[in-house]
Amino acid sequence: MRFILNTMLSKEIRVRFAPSPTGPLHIGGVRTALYNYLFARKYGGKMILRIEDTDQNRFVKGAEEYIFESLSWCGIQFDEGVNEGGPFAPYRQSDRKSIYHRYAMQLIESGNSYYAFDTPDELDAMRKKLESEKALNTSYSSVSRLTMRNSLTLSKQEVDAKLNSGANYVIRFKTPENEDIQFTDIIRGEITVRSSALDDKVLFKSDGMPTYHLANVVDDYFMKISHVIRGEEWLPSLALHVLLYRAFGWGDEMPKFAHLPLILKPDGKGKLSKRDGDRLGFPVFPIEWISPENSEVSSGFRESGYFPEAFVNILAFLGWNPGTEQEMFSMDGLIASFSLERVGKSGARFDPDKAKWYNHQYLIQKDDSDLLEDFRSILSGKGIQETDDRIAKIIGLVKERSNFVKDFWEQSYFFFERPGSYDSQMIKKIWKENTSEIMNSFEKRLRNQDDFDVVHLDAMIKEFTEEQQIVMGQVMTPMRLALVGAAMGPGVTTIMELIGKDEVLKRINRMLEFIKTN
RNA sequence: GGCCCUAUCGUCUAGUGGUUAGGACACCAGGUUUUCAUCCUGGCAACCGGGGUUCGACUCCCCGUAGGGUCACCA
Repeated sequence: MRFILNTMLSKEIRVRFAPSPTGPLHIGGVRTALYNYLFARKYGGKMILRIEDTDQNRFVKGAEEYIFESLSWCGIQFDEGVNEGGPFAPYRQSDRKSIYHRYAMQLIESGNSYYAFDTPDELDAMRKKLESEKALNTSYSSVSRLTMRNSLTLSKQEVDAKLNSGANYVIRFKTPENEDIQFTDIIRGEITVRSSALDDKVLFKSDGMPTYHLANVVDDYFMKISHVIRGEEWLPSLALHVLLYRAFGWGDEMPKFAHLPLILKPDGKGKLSKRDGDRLGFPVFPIEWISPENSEVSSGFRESGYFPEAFVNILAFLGWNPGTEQEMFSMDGLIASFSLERVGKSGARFDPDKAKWYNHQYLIQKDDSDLLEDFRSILSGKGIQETDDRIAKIIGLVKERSNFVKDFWEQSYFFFERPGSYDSQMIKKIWKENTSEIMNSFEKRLRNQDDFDVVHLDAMIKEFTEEQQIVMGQVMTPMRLALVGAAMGPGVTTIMELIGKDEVLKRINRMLEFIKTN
């Protein structure tokens, strides 16, 4: 027991989220960040944000800021990172440029990598040739490298001459020829890959920057990352990464790996993309993104009206579940319950309906006063000014029939303005030949009604229907039509109380006029 | 195509050799609500196929099939 405790304590949990600032962060990326965060918090570890911007060509202005803002909106916080600083700064790979060359060189010296001088055309020709020969491995590999221009085939003099003349070169990993590479993934278990299936990946590019593979391994090692939790798309390169750790002599300190399943599109095949969101009408990004290149807008969950806590809850359940029947989880609840062992192996389709349901749950459990500001700004946009008290009251009446704050208006417009039209289906159904007569006498009766609140109105209407020998519906339904214009909304007397006697009388007469002239 | 991963209701999933295969979303029906929504009750609906292993497989193994990922001087 003591031993177990010690080994657990001996290595601090340190995880990182390492996005590339090439555009908006897809919800799959946000979920990866979330799982890392939950894992770190659960075990009292550190959460690190590292920016992987080793591809200068793909740099997109504003993408970094977008990432910060998105994660911050979700409530995902970092202990170390580009903004937070930390003992292993800098945390932006472009600022760590000088480190990588050194380790690429170390690999050359140890015989684990080599210089290659092939031009893109030559690489292309090689691939075509191998394909035409129906070769098993058509890539730059342990067999094809011997036919190419590199420090394995060229003499030392030739190589030095090229290097000194400033010729373009890359550094490639010298993949072992025939070796079974075995490793463990926390989510998937034991995996074995034959090294002959691998290619000699470029580790260091001719522009002086490392590729992902090199930078990632070097940084994770020096930043003392204990667990690499990332998307499944990285699984195929895990064998290479394992080989790299070993080549550096860091095999014993290699982090543990967990590859998360992908988020799939709601219908059809494949992983979720921006196009699916546009096509099916739901966001695929946490917050709105406007492309600096073509001004194209990608809608965000935030702008669509999702609460961050709902969004986080939705994301957490896409691939993970607590094993109980509880579905509503706050961030703290998630931290307490989360474990990588309960992350599923298969891809999860995003379900927009369930996402709405989640938001609805959060909406109805919020206090009316917490929703007030959001709704007031919608009302202000329509030129409507109201007291806090009245807005809160109306919110209380309509939130159960809404999924988002933005739904409030269409559920409550009749509190602020007269109905713009009357549901013709409903008129046909409920407006009998004596209805206008009933409404006329009800209108007269209403004029003498001084206590205009639900309790008194209910009593009055009951009395009225008894007098007239009619049923409730014969006055309530036409009243609803007059007040709302449709078969929806809170109780009729509740609406009456809130809009007041004068307005109620006006709406009744307007309705009667409409019936007469149509 | 090579390599790797995956496979329970339409969707998200529980399930770790013996269960009437459970829950949630969606859908349908009934009830409550004078309406709509909420809510309550009920219903529909699943172990990809074939072989093994076993007294017994959704569960373990193998082979198919299907889906996904990946094969860049991108991450």
